[in-house]
Amino acid sequence: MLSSLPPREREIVDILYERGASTVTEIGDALADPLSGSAIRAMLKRLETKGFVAREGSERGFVYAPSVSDKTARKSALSQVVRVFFNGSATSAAAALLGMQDEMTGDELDELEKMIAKAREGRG
Amino acid sequence: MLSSLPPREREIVDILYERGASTVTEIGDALADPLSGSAIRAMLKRLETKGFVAREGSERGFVYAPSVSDKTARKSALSQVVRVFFNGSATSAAAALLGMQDEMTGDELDELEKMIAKAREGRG
DNA sequence: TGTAGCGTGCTACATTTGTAGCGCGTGCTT
DNA sequence: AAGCACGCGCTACAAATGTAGCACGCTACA
Repeated sequence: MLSSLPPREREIVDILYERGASTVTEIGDALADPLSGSAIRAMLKRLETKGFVAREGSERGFVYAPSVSDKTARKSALSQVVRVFFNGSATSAAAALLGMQDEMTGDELDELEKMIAKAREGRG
Repeated sequence: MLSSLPPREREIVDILYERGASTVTEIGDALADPLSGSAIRAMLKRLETKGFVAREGSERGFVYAPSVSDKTARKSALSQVVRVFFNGSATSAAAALLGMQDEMTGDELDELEKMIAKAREGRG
């Protein structure tokens, strides 16, 4: 579980999920507060040991990527939030998402409606 | 930000959000793996120092509660997930929620539809 | 061809976390 | 009043985390 990671390591995997596979330098840039390369590498090493990231030595240095699939991680993150903050109700969570209007266009609302219809079929 | 907390402390505030204000003993019970009372108290003390929890000495000992409002925490948690895992798209996140069907009843789907309609009005 | 620039690993070290033990005060209970 | 069960804070300490510095190898290129 991602939430079992210390803050800094967590921050780094987050970056990895957010921007996909990245090099140490890229991570450094993405990092809000600057951090020496070796520091980042140390983090990555630990993360690798713990099995959260994998590296794939390409040219121009190594590229790091999360080793847990986006899909799995997403689901787990969502469940976590739903459980902790929405009393286990995915609906409430979705409602809250709706509430963040500035983050949702009209088209997206349309799309969401379609999805609801689909979800209904999906259960009969 | 909650994500800046170490795992164990994070776990404890999560419990606090999940079940509301609690005593040390209650937290201990809620904790998946057992932990000495003094250990928990130490955590809480640090959390208090950092300003994440507040305690309200009632009878039968202290009661601890998150000092950041549920509302704020919720929003922040959601934004975080949306940014990291859904490329900033609240819609995608909502869709994923929909995908977790087992966590959503038919009635809840109805409710969600209403909310979408409402959200539409809310923007004109 | 030497020297400047990357990217790397290793080691070292300060700080923070994670956890337990001890001794105290309070209130019950016999 | 002696003994027990709680809940509390403090101290102590092992382990994990956060971070920097150093020396090395591989370009590129003046």
